[in-house]
Amino acid sequence: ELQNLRLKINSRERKRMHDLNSALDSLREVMPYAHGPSVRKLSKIATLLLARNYILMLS
DNA sequence: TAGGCCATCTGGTCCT
DNA sequence: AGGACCAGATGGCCTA
Repeated sequence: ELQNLRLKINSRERKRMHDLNSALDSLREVMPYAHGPSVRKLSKIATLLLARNYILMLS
């Protein structure tokens, strides 16, 4: 029972992180850098830092 | 092999 | 009470 609760909580947290990651993916899609199947995508931190710089550029 | 990045689990805290 | 959010710990994978 308590085991089941734990599994439920873990599963929710997993979903939350997946949602976060897909938001990050959608951010990558509009970032000004080379996409493509051949190049590896930006890391999370790199995405955020690049996004920040980009916003700064725009202002 | 060390360092960077990541996914997952977990317990704590805050919100509904 | 139950869910959302958060941060720390841990272990796997990959690259210089």
